[in-house]
Amino acid sequence: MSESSKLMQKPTHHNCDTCDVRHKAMCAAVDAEHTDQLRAIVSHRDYAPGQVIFEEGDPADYAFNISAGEVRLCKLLPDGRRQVTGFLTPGDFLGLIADSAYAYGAEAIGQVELCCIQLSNLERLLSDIPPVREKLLSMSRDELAAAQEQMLLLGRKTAREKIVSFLLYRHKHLGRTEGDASIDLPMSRVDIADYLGLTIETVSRTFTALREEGLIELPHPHHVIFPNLDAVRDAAEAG
Amino acid sequence: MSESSKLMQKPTHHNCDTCDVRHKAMCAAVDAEHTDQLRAIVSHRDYAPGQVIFEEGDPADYAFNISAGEVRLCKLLPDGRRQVTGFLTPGDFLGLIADSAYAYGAEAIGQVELCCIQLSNLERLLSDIPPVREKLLSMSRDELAAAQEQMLLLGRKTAREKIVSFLLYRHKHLGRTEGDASIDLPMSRVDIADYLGLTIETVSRTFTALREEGLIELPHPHHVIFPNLDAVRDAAEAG
DNA sequence: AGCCTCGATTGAGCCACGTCAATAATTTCC
DNA sequence: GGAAATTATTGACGTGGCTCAATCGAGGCT
Repeated sequence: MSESSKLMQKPTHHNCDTCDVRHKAMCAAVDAEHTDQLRAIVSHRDYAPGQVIFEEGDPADYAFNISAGEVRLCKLLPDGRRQVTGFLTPGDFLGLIADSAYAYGAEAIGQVELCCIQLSNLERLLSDIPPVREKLLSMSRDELAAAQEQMLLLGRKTAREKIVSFLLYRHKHLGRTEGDASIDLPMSRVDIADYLGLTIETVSRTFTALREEGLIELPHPHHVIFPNLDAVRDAAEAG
Repeated sequence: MSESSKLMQKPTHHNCDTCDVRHKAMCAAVDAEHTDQLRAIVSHRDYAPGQVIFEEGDPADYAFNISAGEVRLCKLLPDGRRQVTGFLTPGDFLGLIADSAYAYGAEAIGQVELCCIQLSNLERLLSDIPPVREKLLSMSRDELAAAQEQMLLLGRKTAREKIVSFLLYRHKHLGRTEGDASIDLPMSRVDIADYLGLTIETVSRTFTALREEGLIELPHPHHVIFPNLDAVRDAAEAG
């Protein structure tokens, strides 16, 4: 919505050699021999907070890797109801297509840097470098498993369980350092609500309830501290 | 639960040459030249209604193609709550793994015939025959798109919209013949409820409401007729 | 046919979460 | 730093779908 076109910071990931998600991303499967081929076909783009990367149904020409920042994937109903189907973080692959159109919309949450590759070039890369297609297949397997897990959450968990599962997932997969029992939540309450199939009010109330029970601390709406991680884990799947 | 080990009908799909889902399944991408290789590594199994094919977390050694019948995929919470993450029909691929274990459980709904292939053999097939891996990649893309659509349904649709969307999906993808405005629902109300994130009572009440409005006819709990398909489509995404 | 079992339907009441509305906190922008 | 805009929290109340419980109906078995 708000264009917020402030001066962008100097991008630091616009080079395969210095890219610090290289080990996580699809590119990890590109061996030294093919690095030049990769460098030749990727380009880079920056996105401001809230900016639309592509919309559901747009003709798909590019696929992306997240270099920096976080992206939300959205699906909409005609009347405006929204489901956030995932949050992507650096190293994640972006660009699922169905019938040569994007199957969901994608929007930058904060500042985002993407590594872009034309689909025709990606296909060539896939046939040229077997490890790359293996990596991509394994990534889409993981994505599918995560989607199934999210269906379980959406269909069968209570609001409290949804929030706790979400927080634990973030901690497990995005925890900054080992032993740091805290996480950042760069997305808004609306995003969290639309991801968990709740309203912002229920999200907010649940955060407050967890804080009052001592399960979490909320020094800031976008930062959560776990004083006792095991207690949180117990709350995840038990009434 | 009930073993129902009655005499099985003579299987009719235990042969690649006479297999009538050949054109839909992964095998469609196997050219004439490799058909012998395929035949050599597939085996077949029959399952009785309700029989477990594998459970979530089982060590994964085989992948499957559905030759006949319908399969439900299930995920469970520790306290028994269940989410059905999908219904698979003839031609569908079965055997998503995460960390060499099945990511969900699979159970036969009615009589089911599966075409089985060891994962090690499947991998060889994938590297030997490029069209097969392409087909598999495109199938998992479709599966992922369907999962996203299901998240939208689970997170944001009303009970009524869920049922109508479900019925229309079945009609679109499994309609028997062109112009036949009716569908079969081989699964129980419990399965439907666990698929849509509802209870059996709500499923039943919603069917009754749709019948009373004239949107559907229910000559039998497992058969639905649409007197006016367009009216049903209107109901899918509008209050 | 008659009994039994299991699945589906229907009813009555309740509650978790949604809605609507006001306030508080945080960020943005000058 | 301060005003305005945006986002988050809190409160009061309503409701869609869940729970608990009874009834109905379709097969299967003898």
